[in-house]
Amino acid sequence: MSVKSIEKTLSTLDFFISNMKPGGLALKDVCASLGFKKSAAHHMLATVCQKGYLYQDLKTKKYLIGSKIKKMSKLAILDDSGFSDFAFDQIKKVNDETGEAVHLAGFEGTRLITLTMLESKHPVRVDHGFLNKDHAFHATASGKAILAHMNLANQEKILKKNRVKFTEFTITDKVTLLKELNAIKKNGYAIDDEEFQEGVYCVGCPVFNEYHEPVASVSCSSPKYKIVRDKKYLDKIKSFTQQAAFEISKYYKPKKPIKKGERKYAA
Amino acid sequence: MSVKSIEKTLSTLDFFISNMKPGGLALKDVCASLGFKKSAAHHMLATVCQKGYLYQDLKTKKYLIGSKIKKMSKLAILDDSGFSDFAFDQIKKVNDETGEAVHLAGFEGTRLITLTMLESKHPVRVDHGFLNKDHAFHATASGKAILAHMNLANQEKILKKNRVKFTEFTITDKVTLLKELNAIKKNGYAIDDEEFQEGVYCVGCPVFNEYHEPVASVSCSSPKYKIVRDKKYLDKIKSFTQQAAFEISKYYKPKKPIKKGERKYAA
DNA sequence: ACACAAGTTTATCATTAATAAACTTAAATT
DNA sequence: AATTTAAGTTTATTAATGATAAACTTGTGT
Repeated sequence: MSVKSIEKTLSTLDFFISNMKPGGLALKDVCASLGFKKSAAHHMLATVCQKGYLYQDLKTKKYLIGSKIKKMSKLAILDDSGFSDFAFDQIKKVNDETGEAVHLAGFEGTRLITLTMLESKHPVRVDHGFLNKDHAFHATASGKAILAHMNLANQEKILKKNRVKFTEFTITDKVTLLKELNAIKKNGYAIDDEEFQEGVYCVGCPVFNEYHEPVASVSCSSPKYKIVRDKKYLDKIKSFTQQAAFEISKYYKPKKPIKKGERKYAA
Repeated sequence: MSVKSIEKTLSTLDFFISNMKPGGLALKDVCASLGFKKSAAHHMLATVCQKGYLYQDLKTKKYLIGSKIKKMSKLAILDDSGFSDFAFDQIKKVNDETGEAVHLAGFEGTRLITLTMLESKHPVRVDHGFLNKDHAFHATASGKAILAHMNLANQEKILKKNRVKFTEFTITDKVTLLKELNAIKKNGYAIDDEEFQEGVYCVGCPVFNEYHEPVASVSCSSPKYKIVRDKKYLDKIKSFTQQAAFEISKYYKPKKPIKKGERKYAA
């Protein structure tokens, strides 16, 4: 069960974050965009302002991003972006070599999230800005690559959540999915054959941490017709993606500190 | 009127931002600290997770800061920290010369906020980490310094909000406050004589933008006994604070772009 | 000076969020 | 391994709360 007033509030914050305009946003803009009644929206915004997440300009009455949100942005806790930074060069390489869109995905709980992405360089391209993969663990190469290598308990938890049908090819049947995941684990890579977006074909490879747990994945998306036309193209994408995921996994290689008495140089 | 479920939710986010621990926070921690019933808190957190502001670790069940909040930190919209950066050197100077705690305050709507602060260097010091001045426009030197120079409409809007009594010296009567503000406007500086915290005496001076509107203030806090003991000490604090506020105001001096046909150098 | 638009406040009502209690799950103790 | 305890989750119920509409205020543009 979810709490509707909270949903609305957080959707509103989302809206402010991605639609902010120089002078701020007016009550009517919020209502118009999110379909709220103005009195309700007013009550809500008043509360959000009271907590300092937004504030209202005294003169224009428009709403602006408040100090609470600004402060959040300065907190170091939030950042484990070291990983994304480390991974960037590898992602870049796949993008350079294939010219196709490349994604680095991670996850938080049952949610698949995009950490970094590079867009396609081809004129005919898979174009999907910042893909929101929130509920697409089961329907993407990146999601399946991670999922396949998870322990069964976690797999279960994720698959229990709604398996939305995005296209006619999306696998929603649990048994079929589990078989697919087994195959992926064996192969070392996952395929998304128009399961998330029509006409889009992806290859995804898992990134492991030091304990060999899957923590992320690299995926490369291409228009499907290219894959069909030229069998070797898939092999190329596959090998670059695989290589990148392998390299990125090294981020978690234990960086041995030199212990007392330990030999600093090879004997 | 405020919406209670929203208040609770945002208080919870506040709590996560300032009390985050390495492995995340457990449901019971949140309930214990904020006084929530566990079923209610669970529903709330589920919703917040669903929106990606937090997430729950699959194994430990603990809640962690989610990607939505992390993404905020990467958005340029949030930052007009240029001002604080510019002001820092001046604040520093006051801190160096007096050794006392110095604050740079701004405001958002009817809310007074701390932008930057430097702590006292003295052994006996006014120590108040990151002061939350949210409702203290009327009771602080920084607040009154700004308030005094605002137009009457805005003054009115701020004074309409609750004028909390922090100490026995807090001025809560509106008429008295307005007189005080007039005096401040004349003098060019504001005094807080134990009106916010007992034993603490502050001097605050307004920072103006290019249109001579008050946008911030510099304040310097000292234990009151020092002020009482040595009259000259107050003068010293006053002059450094005033000077800093004056210098910081230069941030808003119009940086004239050189227009076509305009003389580049003085004739 | 007027009309219109945007924002605010209020009182009422239906919905919703809080509750308590039952139920899972997992870890700690014997 | 069995039992106990603690933490988290789910459910059905009810009282409280958030949504509503309508009246009101404020301010802007004509």
